[in-house]
Amino acid sequence: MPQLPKAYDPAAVESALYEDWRAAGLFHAEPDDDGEPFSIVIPPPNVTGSLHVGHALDNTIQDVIIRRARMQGRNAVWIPGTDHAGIATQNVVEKQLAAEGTDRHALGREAFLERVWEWKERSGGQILNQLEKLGASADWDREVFTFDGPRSEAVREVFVALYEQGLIYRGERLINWCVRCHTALSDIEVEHEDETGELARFVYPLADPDAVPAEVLATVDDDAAGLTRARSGEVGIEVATTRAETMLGDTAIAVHPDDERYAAVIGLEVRHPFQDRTFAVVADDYVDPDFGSGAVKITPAHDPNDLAIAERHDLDVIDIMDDTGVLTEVVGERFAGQDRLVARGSVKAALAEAGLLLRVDDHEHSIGHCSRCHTVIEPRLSLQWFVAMRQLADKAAAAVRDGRTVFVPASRTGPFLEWLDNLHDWCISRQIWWGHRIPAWYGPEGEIRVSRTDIDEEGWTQDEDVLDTWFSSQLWPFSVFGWPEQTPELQTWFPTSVLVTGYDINTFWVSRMLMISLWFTGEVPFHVVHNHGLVRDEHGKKMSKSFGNVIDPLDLVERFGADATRFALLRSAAPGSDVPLAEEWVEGTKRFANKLWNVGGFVLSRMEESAGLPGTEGGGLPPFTELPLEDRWMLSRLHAAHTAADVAYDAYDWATVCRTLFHFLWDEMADWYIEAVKLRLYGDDAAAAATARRVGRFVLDHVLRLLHPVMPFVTETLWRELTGAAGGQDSLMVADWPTAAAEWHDADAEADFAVLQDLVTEVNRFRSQNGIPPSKRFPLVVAAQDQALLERQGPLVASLAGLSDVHPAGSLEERKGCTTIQFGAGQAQVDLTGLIDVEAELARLDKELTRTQGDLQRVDGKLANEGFTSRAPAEVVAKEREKRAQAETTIAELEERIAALTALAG
RNA sequence: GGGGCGUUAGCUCAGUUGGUUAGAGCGCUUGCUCGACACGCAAGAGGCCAGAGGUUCGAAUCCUCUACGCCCCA
Repeated sequence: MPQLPKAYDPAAVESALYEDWRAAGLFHAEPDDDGEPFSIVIPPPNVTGSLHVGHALDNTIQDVIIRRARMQGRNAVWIPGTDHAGIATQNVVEKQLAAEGTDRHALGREAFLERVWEWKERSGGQILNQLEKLGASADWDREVFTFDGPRSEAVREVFVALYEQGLIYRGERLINWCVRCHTALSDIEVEHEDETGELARFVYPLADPDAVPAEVLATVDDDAAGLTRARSGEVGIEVATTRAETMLGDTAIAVHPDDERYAAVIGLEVRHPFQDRTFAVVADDYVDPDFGSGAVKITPAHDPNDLAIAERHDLDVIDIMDDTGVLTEVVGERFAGQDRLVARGSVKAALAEAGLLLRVDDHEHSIGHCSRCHTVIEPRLSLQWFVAMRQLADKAAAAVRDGRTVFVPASRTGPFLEWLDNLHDWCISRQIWWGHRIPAWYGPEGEIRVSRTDIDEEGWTQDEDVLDTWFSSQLWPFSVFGWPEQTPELQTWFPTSVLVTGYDINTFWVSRMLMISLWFTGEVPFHVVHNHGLVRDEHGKKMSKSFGNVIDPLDLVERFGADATRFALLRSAAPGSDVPLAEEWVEGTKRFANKLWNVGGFVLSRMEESAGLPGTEGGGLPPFTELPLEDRWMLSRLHAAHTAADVAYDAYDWATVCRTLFHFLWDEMADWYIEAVKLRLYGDDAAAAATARRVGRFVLDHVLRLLHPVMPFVTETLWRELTGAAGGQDSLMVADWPTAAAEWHDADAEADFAVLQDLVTEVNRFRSQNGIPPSKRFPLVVAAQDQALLERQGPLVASLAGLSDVHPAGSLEERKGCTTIQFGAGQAQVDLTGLIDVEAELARLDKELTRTQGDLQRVDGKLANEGFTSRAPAEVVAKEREKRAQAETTIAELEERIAALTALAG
């Protein structure tokens, strides 16, 4: 008789089990393995990353999916790998250099890159090792890196091909510039946040007031008029800005063409107060006449809308800052050399000094920040490489619209398409060194050559910039399989089956994979995008270091075990919503693992395999119809749980998978079945006991399989004990996904067992309300609607309810000193003598009477409603009538009993 | 400003196509060393289903508006 330790100790089994799986090659797949191909590629975490709870959720889900697919006999592979994370990784190494008192420029490009590679080999990618602690069954033999050789080949191929097709171009465009990272960023690497800034209003004086018609000048003090007199005494046009320093690059004022206030000043020149130049007032419909003064200063080099206006009106474009955000000499001696944020203050001061500043108000507006370092982004005109997105996006949108790729939950589809339909060209060049260098060379005459092979010719130099990391990770679903080589892996596992990510990177990454994959392979990269929510704290707050509510998944694994951690994450992961998590909830799921452990322990120690049971070939079950009620009930419930779990698994509805299996194991199998089966196990009918053991072991085996994807360690440990599996290849991890036989569904068994459950529950309540200890046994006389059922199952009820005896009776006759317990399908009579205090029992009956009277009233209300009886479906009305009759009987009985008991007490 | 999602027990969430007395986990109260489990067992308290209106015999569920919260985009 195997004896498990009383409590499940995850630490004692997890690492050994994981090593056993790995050593047996169970994580590894080959293209020519048996089974229909099934593949997942990991969303590659940054090499700089360490495992946070979001990764834990994302990878647990992938592991659940891949483990189940494996058990279902698919040729399943899960490709792990990391992302070289250009800016983030370069930041890490640059910080180290700074600490050493040097920088990358002192080191030079080549030495710097060596240094980064060294760092990557030594401390990069630890996150993948951390995934092992969670039980991730990725194919570690196939680990790839976005910056390794084959992946770099793929990047170059794609860049050159897109260039040749005219979809990659170099041009001067307004881009988002991070002055700390010294690089351009794409639109989606900018995070907008609402902040309170300042709106400064000032006046651009007219260059030549004499050119203005006198009647216009005369209206200057009228608030409704377009002109404003500054404190300096000068007359001009009022403008407003949140970035005062940009006025140093202003090259126009724009007003709406229909704005009568300004009609007379269109075409006039204003004077720049700090620079020796003038510029014009132009008319453009873009201007909102109701915002501010209705006149807008135009800084084409530093604002996208202004640039558009500049292009329409052929305005000058003046870039006022350098790569670090410091103003250059073009702004004039007074402000040159100041950081743009410093200059904001000094420009305002200078305007005030010049008597041109009108006022400064607080202003709520949205400000872009670098998603890597949170520095305020500067829009800036700059020469960069771009991908023209329209054609690519249209293909992707078509694939989503016609369902070649579906989103789960489907509610993510709309926003995704909306984004695809409105996206701008993608800036892909980055002014850093760690990344795929742009394969473009510039010749002595300024010619450009984009080439698959390096150009090593006199006078030709390669572009200094590298590509956005997303440019390489967009190739991930096929580059991991060796594309552009037509490898067996690519042919077998591409397109991949499902991509699992948070919805927050649908735009960054999912969209680009879809676009580029369709463009180059003609296939969608994945058939399903499963979007889970973001992990938050127990109050739905984002986890952040500064807020101090971060939960470390490795700490959870250490304290509660990998299974409990996985289960806690998954049970909160309802489709379409974020995932709240608290440490104490993980403690709760650890209790579930322990419950499973003890259910297993019971089966193993009390339900040992019995040889030679008739009718059970191959370890199967005795014929279903010959099984006793509790076995049929258990199998029927197993069938229901299995079906519900399968549906939920297929729907990526992890919360329902968890809820269903939790409920089955704990509330049905442990609380009822195991208790019910004890009667046979400890009784003297050897054949009945043998059947119980066989069924019990069968049910445990089945539920361990269903739970394995979610809780791999505890299920595998128990399964090996149960089946005697040796481990290695002989493992639950690769056992067959179970099937539930349709014949197990048995509504009669469920209805009959429900009667017994109800009776047992009512006896328990009676006990509890009267303070009768569980150890106190007493006999019960039962009159049930189905008397035969009670005759058959009397001993089972006695066993479950801790009764000394159960006597079925046709009807109950009133006996002195007795009381009646009402249950759904009948009544039971208890002799109170020496058992309880009559007062307490009277109180109990009174409570029940009140409750039943309430029921009756509610039903009467319904039935009295003409509309209800005439319009509601007949069966609904009949049900209410029946309920009414039932309640009336019950009330009469209760009143009778109360009277009898009162007489007894009196 | 445009769009989307949400509001159910103290907390976090379920609640299928409208149909008994709205459920679970955690927390709380009470009792319990009954041959798996005190990481447990049994019982219990706790809800005007955000608010208002509408549709319907009947609404947590369908419709409209309001309030509050969150997210994405500009």
